[in-house]
Amino acid sequence: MANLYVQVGIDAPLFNLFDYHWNEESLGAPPKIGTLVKLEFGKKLTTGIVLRVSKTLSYTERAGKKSNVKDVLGLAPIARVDPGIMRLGNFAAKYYLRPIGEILLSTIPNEWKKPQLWEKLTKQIEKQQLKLEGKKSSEVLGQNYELNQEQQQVLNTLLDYSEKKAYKTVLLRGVTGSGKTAVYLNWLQDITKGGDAQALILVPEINLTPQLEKTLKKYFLEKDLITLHSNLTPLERNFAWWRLQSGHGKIILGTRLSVLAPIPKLRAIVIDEEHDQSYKQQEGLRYSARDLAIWRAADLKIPILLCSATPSCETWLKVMEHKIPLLKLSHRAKKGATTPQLELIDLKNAKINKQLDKNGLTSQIKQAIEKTWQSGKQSLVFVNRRGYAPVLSCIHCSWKSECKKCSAWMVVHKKSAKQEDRILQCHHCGLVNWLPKICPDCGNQDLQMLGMGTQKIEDVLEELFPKISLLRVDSDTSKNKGQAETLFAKIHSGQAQLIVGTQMLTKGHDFEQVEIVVVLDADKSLYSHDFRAIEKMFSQLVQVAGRGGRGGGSEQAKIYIQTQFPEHPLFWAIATDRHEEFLTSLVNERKQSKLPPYSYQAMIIAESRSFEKNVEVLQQIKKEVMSCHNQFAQVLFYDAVPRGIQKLAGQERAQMLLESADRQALQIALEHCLGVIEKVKKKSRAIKIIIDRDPIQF
DNA sequence: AGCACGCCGACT
DNA sequence: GTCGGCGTGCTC
Repeated sequence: MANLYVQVGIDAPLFNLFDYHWNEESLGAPPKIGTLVKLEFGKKLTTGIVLRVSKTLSYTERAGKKSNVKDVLGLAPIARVDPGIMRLGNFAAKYYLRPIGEILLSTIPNEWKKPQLWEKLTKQIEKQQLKLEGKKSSEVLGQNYELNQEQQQVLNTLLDYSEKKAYKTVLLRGVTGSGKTAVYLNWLQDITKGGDAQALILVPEINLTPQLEKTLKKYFLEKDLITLHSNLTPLERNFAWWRLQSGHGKIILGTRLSVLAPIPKLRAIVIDEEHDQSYKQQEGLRYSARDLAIWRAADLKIPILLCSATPSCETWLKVMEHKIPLLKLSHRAKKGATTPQLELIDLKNAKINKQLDKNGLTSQIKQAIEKTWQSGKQSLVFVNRRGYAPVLSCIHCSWKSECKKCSAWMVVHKKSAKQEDRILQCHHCGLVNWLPKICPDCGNQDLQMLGMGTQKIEDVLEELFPKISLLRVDSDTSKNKGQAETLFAKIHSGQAQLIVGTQMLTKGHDFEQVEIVVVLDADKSLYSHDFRAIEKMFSQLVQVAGRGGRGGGSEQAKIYIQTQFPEHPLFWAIATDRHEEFLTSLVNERKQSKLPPYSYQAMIIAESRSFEKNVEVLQQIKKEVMSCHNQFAQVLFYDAVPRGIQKLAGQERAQMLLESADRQALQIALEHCLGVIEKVKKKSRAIKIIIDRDPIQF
């Protein structure tokens, strides 16, 4: 028999494929593209993916070196990667400039990638499957849930789209509490009823998504649901993955990594909170799950629904250009639920009128909290900073609590109620120090804590309102599994009357008893260097505001924002409920300044011990790429500059932005950059170079 | 990425 | 004298 070779991709940042010999007799099957195989790679046993099949070796052995082509050792007990995922992977590899093997293997759970474990896993999984099948499906599927007229209309339109069985991106803009979820669950129920059609729901990294999961179980049988997120135990993850690749499940609910999951009969995709920045992976493979999902839908010719109360500028531009239809839910679904009214508190006036206390709280806010408590309702105070105080500083010299490893301040944290039990913590690298009693520079004892985090606000409010039961919700109080659940349960039951928290509070929870929402630090986004800061703050404010007035109580729900700039259009938009106009104005500003979505960006990031070296390498990339190809006039190469946080965990970081109105021109420029980067990497491994396409972090 | 090989500093 | 740091090279 003639020799047969396969070229496989490996789960490593290596762009070349590797030749292996395919012994059809011992493997018992002919090679197919997408087959997952057991290999020895270097000294390690690992899983590779067959990407090409040929009768000859593709790589030329170097003279004098003996042939070292190894045999494929076996077939994985996992289904072959289907052609749809293959196309998606190829696109992602090209667009994000990463090796295809790394992309295709990145979604497979680590344990499934270890051939040594295959036997053990298969046994485990069979047991799990029996357990699942044995479960009595006692759940009665209430013929979905009642929809109001507006919801029903949107549903009808969606059904029209899905019946056409064609690609279609649709935006559903629903005000908070308008029942978007009910609409799309009804839609998916229709699409998946009977037959074997499947649907994917992508959600941001909401803590565990318990609420949505609970709701899903009212619409679908448990055996038809597959959930994928980072909080699963290895067994849960391995089982969920196995069910997916073997074609189980009607509804797949997952976070961004699910966009690459094998779903052979995928017929519709929903992206909940489409604007959410957590769809963009910030490390490793830096892809946008939203963008890939849209690509996947287009490729599979299926509808994709984007949901948000505050769509991203990227999506909103498509609506403005009539490229995608806009469906609206403008009313809160619950009877009697009110849209919260905005009360802006002008901090400048408050200061003049001496209504501002030493902690920066105005009398108006304190009165509102008191009044809300007396009426038996809850107040929610939103601060976007965890810890006690953002920085410690010496009054006499200029010492500040800077992290040794990062260019960032270490944050004062309380470890317990005791005054002396405090630490300094870096939120970027995690470094922890005891709080110094005296200034490390001048020895003075007058150290001052500047600014307020959630812990400080908690203390202040506790002192002001000793009778009100208070709860703090931030990532420090909900580190462990289940802790967040407990906290949220306390809010739902009314056990907590005053809640202080970070944006964790803004996501996906219906708090029926919340009457007022207070936002203390909205201003810092108004003078941020991040051009998306306003957009982000807008969506956060709409989200927090949406927490109030859901229950349909008698009083008008209110949102209080303390600000130095009450005249800012952002607040005007929220106060007058002109969300769409505001989005349009944001998009138009982007047009004026030629920013995304009117231009495409990519960031090249260099990390090493030496900042100068980073800049040097970036400038070298720029110089080489620009000199060898003068057609890059359409691509703007900015100069290398320090990254937002220049030093992180001891590594110096520099970045260089590439920008173009022409996506294709940027693509070609980046491919040339990648060539130089690979060359540089070979020379020195002390420097790490990353390409971040469509960056959102600067 | 992971792993081996290889050459210089502080330890039993 | 050795253990172990991480610089460099390679993986079909």
